[in-house]
Amino acid sequence: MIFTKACEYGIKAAVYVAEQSMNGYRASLKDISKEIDSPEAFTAKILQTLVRNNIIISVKGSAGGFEADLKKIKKTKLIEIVLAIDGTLHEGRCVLGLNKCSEVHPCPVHNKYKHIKKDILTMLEKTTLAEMSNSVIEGLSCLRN
Amino acid sequence: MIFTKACEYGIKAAVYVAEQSMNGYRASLKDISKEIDSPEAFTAKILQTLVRNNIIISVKGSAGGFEADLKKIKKTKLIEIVLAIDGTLHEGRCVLGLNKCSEVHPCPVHNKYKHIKKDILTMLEKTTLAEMSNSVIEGLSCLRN
DNA sequence: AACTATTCGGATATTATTGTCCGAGATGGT
DNA sequence: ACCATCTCGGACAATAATATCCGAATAGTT
Repeated sequence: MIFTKACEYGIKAAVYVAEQSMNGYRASLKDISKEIDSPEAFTAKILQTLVRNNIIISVKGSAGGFEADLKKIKKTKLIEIVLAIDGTLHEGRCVLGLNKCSEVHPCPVHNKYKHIKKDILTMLEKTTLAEMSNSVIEGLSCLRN
Repeated sequence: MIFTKACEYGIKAAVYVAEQSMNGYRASLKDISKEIDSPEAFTAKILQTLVRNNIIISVKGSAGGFEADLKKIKKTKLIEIVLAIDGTLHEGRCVLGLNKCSEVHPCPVHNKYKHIKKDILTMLEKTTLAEMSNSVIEGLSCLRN
């Protein structure tokens, strides 16, 4: 599992909020958890985290909900969402958990895994929220079954 | 985290046992957990699992410990160790947790992740226990800091 | 036969993750 | 002013992962 469950929900929620914002709508917690098929209360917690980390915006009160700034959406990278939710990138860690795994002191899997790790990092750093939302808007991908 | 903690310990333990067997020694639980820097009791559980799954052999009683068949070592793949310990391959799962994520019904990360997933699977299927143990024996890699 | 070193297996404990509940505060509408 | 509908935030609960403990069984040694 590259993402924790919280992260999975967080990414899907962010994509949905961005998608709605692109279409001029604001998304409520109820909508979001329905659309991404996630537990409502738990999703609320994750959304709060995304708000605190300035990835999305919350609007309180009646007719409130969550939005995303259109310019921000284009700049927000997947890695920022992961860091906001998990606090840390567990891809930084050695696959076998060695404290000082490195080129000069590698674990038995290091050399086989380093390319994979690099690819994962690249994906996290390059993929934008806009990219993901667009693919959903265009019907090229979906957020639930 | 591609591997669970139990898996990390299991892989390192298997590599150490194989290494010792290649050198004609039997490894005790105490040795193993010292050499791979893991909690003894927890490691014992994991070793039992590896034994039950025929990846290593246990010898009870005084002067007992764990061994690995030399021919078996060459055939044992990383993926077998992971499956023995985790029971399931969580790389099979969709990165965003969709039940039916596929080429025709992809999640927003599917296309970017599928190559990575394939590479991970290839690594797990191709890497042998012998390969890892040899790299440790040759001083090319290590099991602890 | 007794002693010691070891694995085995079940019960239990701890910690992290995931998930729920509910009251408080905010906001728009009537 | 009141009400309905939201988010916020803290406390709590459930589950899963990680870790420990201990008595039993096994086998070599004396």
